[in-house]
Amino acid sequence: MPALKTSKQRQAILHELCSRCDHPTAEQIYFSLKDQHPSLSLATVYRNLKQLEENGIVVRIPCPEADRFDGKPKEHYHMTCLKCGGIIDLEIENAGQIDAFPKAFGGKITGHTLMYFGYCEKCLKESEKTENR
Amino acid sequence: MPALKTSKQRQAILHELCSRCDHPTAEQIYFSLKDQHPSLSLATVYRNLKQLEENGIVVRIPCPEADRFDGKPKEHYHMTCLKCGGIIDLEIENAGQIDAFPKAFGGKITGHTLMYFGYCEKCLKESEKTENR
DNA sequence: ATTGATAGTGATAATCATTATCATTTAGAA
DNA sequence: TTCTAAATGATAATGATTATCACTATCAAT
Repeated sequence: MPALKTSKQRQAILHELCSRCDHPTAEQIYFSLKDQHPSLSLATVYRNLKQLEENGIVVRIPCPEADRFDGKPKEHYHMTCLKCGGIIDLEIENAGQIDAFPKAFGGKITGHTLMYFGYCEKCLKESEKTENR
Repeated sequence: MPALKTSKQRQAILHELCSRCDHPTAEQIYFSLKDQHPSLSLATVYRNLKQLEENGIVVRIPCPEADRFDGKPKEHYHMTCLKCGGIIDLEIENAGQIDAFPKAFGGKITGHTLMYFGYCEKCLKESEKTENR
């Protein structure tokens, strides 16, 4: 990973993501910033979200329609609707248990997955090698 | 959801998925079946995986590169590498705890998400309405 | 403050997983 | 058997994400 330099755009993107409670897509962030940063490019939003993710600063929530992002990596109780693709925050019974079940939820749960993000051993070693050049 | 009819193709797809331990993509399943089912179409694989998912028979693992599928919905300890996109099965310390941490893992974990799949209240009611027609 | 190396940006073209379409075939209840 | 809805194969379309490239900004070293 190359060293990060600060940029107005990255600061704005991170600030926008952290100041809102939904789980916006790259495009939603882009349009939210368009007024204050008219020259901002959508590609820049995608690039920066990817970098921030790789540095563990934000969490990507892979979704069928378009990936969503979470600027508060501590909250991890989401459910995604297989039909409309919406992301919903859930309150959990027996919080802390893998098989905890969402309470007061009118929908229907058909499955769940605990997914870790990071770097596998091989890729980690490769990037370390690259750093030390 | 319309009533399911049996088909050679769907049976083959489900059998292939359930008989292997990796987490293949739609395309990987397609190529694995191509020999025995030369006329199989990639679109059919996508269609059937989507149906099987909607019926809770298989689990989709949304991934940046291409979604992967799991035919054994009971195993849910995965990690995805942010670089190579690979899915790895993990052994978990304190299994059952949300904050369980993978052991004997040489890579680096930067985040995790517990994701539920299913139908939100709105979509569930809509599909019930449709069923009763 | 100037310079040089490298990271970042904006614009846009390219990629590629997934879905839609449609004519034809098949499953299964009547 | 016959009818209706579902399934298929082929292929075009979609759309999120990435690559490219010329130019600009950052920042450590001088």
